[in-house]
Amino acid sequence: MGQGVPAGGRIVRPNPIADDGSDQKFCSTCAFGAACVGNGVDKIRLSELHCLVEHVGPYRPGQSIVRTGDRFGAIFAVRSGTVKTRLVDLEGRELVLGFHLPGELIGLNAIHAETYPCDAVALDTVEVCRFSFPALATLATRIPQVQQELFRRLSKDLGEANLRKQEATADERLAAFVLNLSARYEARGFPADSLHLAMSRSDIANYLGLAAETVSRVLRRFQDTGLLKVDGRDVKLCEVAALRDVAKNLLHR
Amino acid sequence: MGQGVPAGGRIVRPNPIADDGSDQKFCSTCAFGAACVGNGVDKIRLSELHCLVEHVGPYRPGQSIVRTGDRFGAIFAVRSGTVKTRLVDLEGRELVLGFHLPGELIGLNAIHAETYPCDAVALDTVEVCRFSFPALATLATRIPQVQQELFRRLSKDLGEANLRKQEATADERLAAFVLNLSARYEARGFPADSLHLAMSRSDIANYLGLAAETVSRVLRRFQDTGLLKVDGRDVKLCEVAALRDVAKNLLHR
DNA sequence: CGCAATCTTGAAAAGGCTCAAAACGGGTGG
DNA sequence: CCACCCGTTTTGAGCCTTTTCAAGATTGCG
Repeated sequence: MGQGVPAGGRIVRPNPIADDGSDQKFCSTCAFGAACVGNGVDKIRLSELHCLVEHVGPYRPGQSIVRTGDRFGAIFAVRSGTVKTRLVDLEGRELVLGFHLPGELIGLNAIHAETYPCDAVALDTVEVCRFSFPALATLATRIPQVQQELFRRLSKDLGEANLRKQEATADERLAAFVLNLSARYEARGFPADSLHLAMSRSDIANYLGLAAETVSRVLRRFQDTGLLKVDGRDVKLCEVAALRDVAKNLLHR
Repeated sequence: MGQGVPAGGRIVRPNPIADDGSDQKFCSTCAFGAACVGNGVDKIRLSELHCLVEHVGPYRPGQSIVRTGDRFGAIFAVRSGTVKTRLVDLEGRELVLGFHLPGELIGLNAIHAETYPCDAVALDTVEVCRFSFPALATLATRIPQVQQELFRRLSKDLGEANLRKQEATADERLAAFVLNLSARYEARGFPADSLHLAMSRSDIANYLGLAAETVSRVLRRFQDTGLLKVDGRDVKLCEVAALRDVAKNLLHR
């Protein structure tokens, strides 16, 4: 556990709320600890991060982790399950911004307005780590690696958000989507060729800027041509090379 | 000018290269100084920023400020002119990521890979401020407001990048584009109802995910219906309320 | 077992793209 | 000063991918 340590005239103290009495649940034992906090921070200092993390959940499918307009106070790392971020406009139409797997962060886009600009909704059973942002920012001034890791995460998300705007056919989008999910699961130690979609067809469609019917049709065609094996929300990648070829315009840039 | 000041065991010294001998060109006299470095940093500490800024340019139309793959070492603030960021894929097709007006930052998306992920090209005569990123990051650990401002900028860009993915008709896109440019110019003290486009129709089209012909046609129609007065690259906003109405699905969310 | 939500499938409509060509505008050189 | 040339912009017409609308099939769950 971290002790109170002087930091630019401030004192960072262990957060009794965060320290929920179950040390073994902390990130050192979390399957996604490394992915979550990055590799730049050495083990000893990592314990200081633990002092400001708070485990929250489980959330049930459909429950909100944050809501649009909520006051920004923390960023969240997904521990388990899948989280959808989305906007709902005045007419009730939804815009799906992204899907977040374990180890990925939510709330970085809220720093600016000091208000969450979108909902974060659990798609299945979800547990998260809550990082108080003021505390994290203070820690970042003391530990350059923490600052750097935050900059890096923001920068990475920014770059990826920018890339998502390129126009492409429905086939390209779906192939890239499946490959992207596969790669993200694989990076977390799950099999790369077999994945379960936590989100509905219409969520996928909305995220990719397509109609739900189109998603259905393309998936069907991918199955007919042997690229995928689709069984409801279970997807098996059969011809990864061929998928990559379909998605090539969206991948190597 | 800033003196060397201890900072977490490091010394930050005035950068002789940055201090190009023309104090009056520094941001305190720069028209966009306030917009550029933000309002969180008080005047005295702002002088420390000056020690690590370097004025670069002018660049002529078509010249690159950074190229894809260049080693990341600095972020840039546009001082004058308009900068286009873009990707060029293997087949030579261009993808326009954004346009940057004076006061806006370039290069934040390069922190992650430590390599610029896109080209930044001058559309007209462009001058920029160069901020060494390592120096800026070090300063950020000493001055929380600088850190906060960087987080905020990244967060803002991230949020805006996410919004740009929503699908919309050509009319909605164009109307929103013109209104967005207008608002950005206005925030910098330029007239809001009369603007000059530094970019070509095909750049606009590419940025908005449309064909150049479509941009031309929609602009024509906007002119015919009295929303705009278009003369080449000079655009006059005649019916702002009506434009807002056309773009409403892309604005208030 | 039956309802409700999700997913699939088919046929028709539409918005924007492609291709092609003409108009325009701004430099350059005679 | 004018003719010419190049790149950009505009305009037209047909086409194509995806959407929409409308049913029907599945699935999960009370």
